[in-house]
Amino acid sequence: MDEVVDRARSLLGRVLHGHGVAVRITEVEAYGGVLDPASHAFTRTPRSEIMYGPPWRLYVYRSYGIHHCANVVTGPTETASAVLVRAGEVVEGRELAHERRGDVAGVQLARGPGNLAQALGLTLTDLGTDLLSDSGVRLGPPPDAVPPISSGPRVGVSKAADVPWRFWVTGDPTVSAYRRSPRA
DNA sequence: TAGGCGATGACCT
DNA sequence: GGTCATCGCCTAC
Repeated sequence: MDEVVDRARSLLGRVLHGHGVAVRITEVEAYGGVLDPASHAFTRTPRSEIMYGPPWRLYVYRSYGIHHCANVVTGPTETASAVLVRAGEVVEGRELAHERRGDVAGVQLARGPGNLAQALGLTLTDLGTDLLSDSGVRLGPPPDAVPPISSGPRVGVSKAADVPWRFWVTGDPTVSAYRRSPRA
């Protein structure tokens, strides 16, 4: 299970490219797959099947009928562990991101999982994309310097919200202080 | 096959 | 701080 956490932390500072917009990841949440009751993959269903596959694939799901959220499957195969990308800083394609997100402050372009997916133009059609190949959505190499990292409880989940599996770049303005789920 | 329910965000008070 | 939009997926008939 520690491996899940390590992979999540290692995503911070990396750049996620999506359809003309690139985002430096500043906030993530780890999900432990078959061992984690809060994970979509806790029960194996057609929707979560993608997470049981090889790592570095994209898992996108729709929430509340409106928002898309982007996850990176961190593998290994059959463990179904994944990392939810919660926030980032737009470092490329700023204009396009504004077009998609509307007239909002720069730091808010990709703040929150739904907003981040929208800024990158991610939809269900991107489900299963290989993030290491040179496709429309891909993940950049690890940063030269590892940023300072803080951790805390996960947001919005109704189960196992007390495990400190949310990680963010300390002091980064694109990370907001999210309130805990009222249902937790 | 029908009903219930979010790994959210925006807007209202 | 509280409410609500809105739809695909999961679970239970």
